Amino acid sequence: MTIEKAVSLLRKFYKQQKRLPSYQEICTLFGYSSKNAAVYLVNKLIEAEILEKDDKGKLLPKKLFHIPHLGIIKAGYPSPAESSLGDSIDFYEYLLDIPGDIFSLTVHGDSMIEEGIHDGDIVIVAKDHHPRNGDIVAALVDGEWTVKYFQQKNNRVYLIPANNSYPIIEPRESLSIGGVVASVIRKYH
Amino acid sequence: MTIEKAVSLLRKFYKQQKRLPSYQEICTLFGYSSKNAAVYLVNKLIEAEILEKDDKGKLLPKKLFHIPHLGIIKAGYPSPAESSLGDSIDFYEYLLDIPGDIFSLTVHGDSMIEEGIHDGDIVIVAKDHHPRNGDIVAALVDGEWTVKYFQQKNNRVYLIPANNSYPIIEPRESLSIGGVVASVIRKYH
DNA sequence: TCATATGCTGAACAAACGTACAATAACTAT
DNA sequence: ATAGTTATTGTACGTTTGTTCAGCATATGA
Repeated sequence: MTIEKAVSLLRKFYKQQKRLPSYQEICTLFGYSSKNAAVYLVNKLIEAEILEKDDKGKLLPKKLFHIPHLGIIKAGYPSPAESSLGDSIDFYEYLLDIPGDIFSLTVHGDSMIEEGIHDGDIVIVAKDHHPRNGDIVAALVDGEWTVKYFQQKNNRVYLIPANNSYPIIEPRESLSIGGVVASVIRKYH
Repeated sequence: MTIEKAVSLLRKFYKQQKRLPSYQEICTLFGYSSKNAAVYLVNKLIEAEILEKDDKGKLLPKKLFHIPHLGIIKAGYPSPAESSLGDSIDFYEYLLDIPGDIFSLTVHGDSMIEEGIHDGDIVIVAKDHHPRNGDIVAALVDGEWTVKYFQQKNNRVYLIPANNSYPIIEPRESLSIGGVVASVIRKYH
């Protein structure tokens, strides 16, 4: 049983069950007939930093789902993927480490295209009703939702698109800030 | 103990421990002195679809980390957040449901800006060495990494930027396709 | 060829775990 | 006021869990 195969099986189990298997379940999963074989394997995985044990001795994933981050590349001209090789990122933590309540929206249209928010992108919004100038906000203007830059001047609020062909919005009746856009997620295919 | 507070405490525990607490740990966590109080609470959470039990009776998160998806909004002009309210997304599944090996890169520069890939964005790349025309690829050109559109014509490969001020790259010596960009992730602040 | 490390089997055990049942306190609705 | 539901306590029990020890077969290296 190689580490690679073990990682693959553990990922599969974790994705289905949303938890790590017990030693007994590892036996079933890996075809062992002795629990101690599982203990042996787990120790190797702990050494490899795939798994770890918490203070109570319970098993938990360490880098099981980390994605190797190959570094920074210039999209302008080719450049060496700057160092930091061997690093890895837990995207769940990376993305959702946002304080407070969050919700998401799918964006349609191209009014924020110069900000790199395209049709079909999902934005993650942190509920925060006191945005600062320049923040990208999800706002409820006159009863309808929109995503725009937030700008406050002389006690008046302007919602500014990132696309010249759209007008700046000045809320007439009511304005409710849903929150500040914390992340943008795009998926291809 | 309200459901909201329970969810918040469970999320905190799960983030730290990467697993759900046992009934005993729920007692400590919620200040109960009887395990049965924990059972009671858990049953409510199962009814609310926050948690669920698998076929073996083990507790696992169902919608504990789902982010409410408020629907589709027009970024052009304000429009009603089209239905689908009450829906929710598991972003871990959403993002990383990519077959095969993946790795990530941080992009510098603005050569893909018209594709909405900005300086500082992270791209998730699926290792796939046979991209189709139009795919965004991470490629190793003459020993250095770059992110560009992939275009193959008459047996020649072109790497095309999404920015007019940059030239089309024709690999001279060698070209190695690292993979196809599957997602783009941006984080503000 | 012999010693050692590696990978696994099998069994034993205390602690922790989930489940169940009976009882009580607090809140709601009528 | 009273009946019923909701929220919690306390206890008991069989099962599963992680751990440990002894042993054996197969590779590995000197």
